[in-house]
Amino acid sequence: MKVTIYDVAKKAGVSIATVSKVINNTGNMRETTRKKIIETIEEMNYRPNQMASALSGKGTKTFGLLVPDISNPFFSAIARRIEDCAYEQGMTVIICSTDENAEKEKKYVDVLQGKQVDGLILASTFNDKGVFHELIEGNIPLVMLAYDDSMLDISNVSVDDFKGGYIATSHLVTKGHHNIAMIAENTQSSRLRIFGYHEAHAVQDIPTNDKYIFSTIASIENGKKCFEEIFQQTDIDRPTAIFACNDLLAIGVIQGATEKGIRIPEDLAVVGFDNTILASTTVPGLTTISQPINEMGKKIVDVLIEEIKGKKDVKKRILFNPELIVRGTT
Amino acid sequence: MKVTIYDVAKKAGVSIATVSKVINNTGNMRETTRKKIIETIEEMNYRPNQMASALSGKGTKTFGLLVPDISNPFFSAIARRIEDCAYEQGMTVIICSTDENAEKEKKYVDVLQGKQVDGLILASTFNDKGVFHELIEGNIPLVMLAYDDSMLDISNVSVDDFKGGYIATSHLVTKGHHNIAMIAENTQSSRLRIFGYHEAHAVQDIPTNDKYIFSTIASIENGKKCFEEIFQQTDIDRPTAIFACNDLLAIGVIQGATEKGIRIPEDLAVVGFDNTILASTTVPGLTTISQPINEMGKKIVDVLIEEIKGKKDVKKRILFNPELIVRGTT
DNA sequence: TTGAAAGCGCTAACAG
DNA sequence: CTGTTAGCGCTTTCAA
Repeated sequence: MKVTIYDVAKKAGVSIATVSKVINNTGNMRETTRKKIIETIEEMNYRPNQMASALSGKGTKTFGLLVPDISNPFFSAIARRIEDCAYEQGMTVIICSTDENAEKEKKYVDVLQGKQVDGLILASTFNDKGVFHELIEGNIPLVMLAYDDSMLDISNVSVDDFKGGYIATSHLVTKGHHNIAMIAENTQSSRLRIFGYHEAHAVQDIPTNDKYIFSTIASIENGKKCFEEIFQQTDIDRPTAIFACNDLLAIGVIQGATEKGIRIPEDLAVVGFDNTILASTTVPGLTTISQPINEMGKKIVDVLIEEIKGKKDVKKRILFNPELIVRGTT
Repeated sequence: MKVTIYDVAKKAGVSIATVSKVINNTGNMRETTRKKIIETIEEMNYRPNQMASALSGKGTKTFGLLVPDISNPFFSAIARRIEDCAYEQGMTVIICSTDENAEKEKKYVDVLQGKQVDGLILASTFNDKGVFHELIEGNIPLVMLAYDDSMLDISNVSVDDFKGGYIATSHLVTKGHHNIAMIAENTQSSRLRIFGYHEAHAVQDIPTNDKYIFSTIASIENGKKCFEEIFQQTDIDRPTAIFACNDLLAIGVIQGATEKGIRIPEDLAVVGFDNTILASTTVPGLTTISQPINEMGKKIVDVLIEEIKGKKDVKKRILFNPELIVRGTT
């Protein structure tokens, strides 16, 4: 049988209250009893049951982290950072991959609430806003990653997507490209990056055409497919550059182009987004926009912990600076 | 305030016992009361507190997954698969990155036990065997990934590392390489892969020299460093091929070699292990050994669930077949 | 078919 | 300084 606080108390010849006090480092007591209890705990290899302590008011010391896909290098990198920061605070992370699928999003949020997580980090899209409102009403501490929607009163940490889209596109424009295709996702970040794309054209008086903007879901496979689609278009001039809204898609483009004998960057320039590990291992290296993953991950858990501590009213919206990393594809 | 089973019971005009029965789909009752209760649950948006149900005997419906590093593509890929399979069983996964660090391993295992996880999946090395014994004594259902130690009476799912090392090395030998360096890790899998490396030499009557075997920790950076070290050795002939025990290290080697103007595969052949997403995005593509990640992930949770259900005695040891994926680096 | 009540292991007043 | 006790929200036997 599992050893409980009663077993420890009995063996140490004290009451459970006293044991509880040493576990939680609260209250005062004779140094000898404290020592005695600590010894007994070690001896019996006692480990407090967190369920019980959670039930009686303490938190669960666990976060929920919803991401589209933990096997996407960007999300696994930031998850790692979040996990580390949480670990330092004695917290643990339940990771949930949603595939941006509304049903899974809802299900996971429900399950996580049932598990009484102390806070939620949402990096999935939630096109169904209903879930947010439920969460807000439920008063669950939460912070969004990469989803800066000013309509929602939720703390948010993200990279400045508008600026990211802008500098990626400007870089291409500066290199002389006027027919730039963009591969986006159906997410808020992508929408902002698209605005940046337009803005970069606008400041140079270059017209844009929505036919150059494509949409898909993040994966190398889809990037490749999308590339093929782009090069089959007959109603637009063939683009000389492609701005993909993440590295996975950019790499799909590179693979598709390579298969067709299109040279990169000579015949086609490519820019990605995220600066994942993949961007540095392709040849040529992928020009991309980097997000300060470590800073962002840290900030996310800091903000979440503030929320948990009850500074409920000061919803924060924090923007990090994206940075252009020039490599071989441009 | 959170709505509890009492609130539901009161509003539905029944006792909590009855509500509990409909939640858990146990016992019988008049169809009308069941319907009434279900309605009330929906109306009040009631979500059972899992802590309470865990406390009173039901499991926590959560697994712990210890990996060296979730941002390593191999582990994030298998974690994704494990998460999906767990999801299908209504379970959730707490992911912990240990960096193969004994202290973190111990700490995480303790925390996870405190959280009363229903089972543990261990993909970290645990050079300190003490933790295992504690776990075994604690009678925690557990299965190891990629750590087939016949000394330990623990269920295990892994790829046949010996065979993997063997076919990787044989491939190189067949290509005419006689001076093959190996970069390993200080893990059980690596040790088995080293045996395979020796065996592949032995069957061809090619002598081996332990000076060709290097050891480090998985990362691109370390792969590069290790490569540089290898090429500074003066007491051995310079190797014409390197077998790295995972893709990260292999890519480090490629990067190091490229920087030094060493051509791949002409001057140096490279083989990796894992067939991660990285192996297909480098140029030239990385020849590597693939592990059937999807099958393995599925098997792991199947076995774990069996353990949980109490088939405690039939510890399983399951080996999957590795496969050589030939790409451009050999 | 339904409900009362005794836990599950711990925390936090409150009392001594 | 230490112990008693009433919950926390749910499950489960046992009666009714």
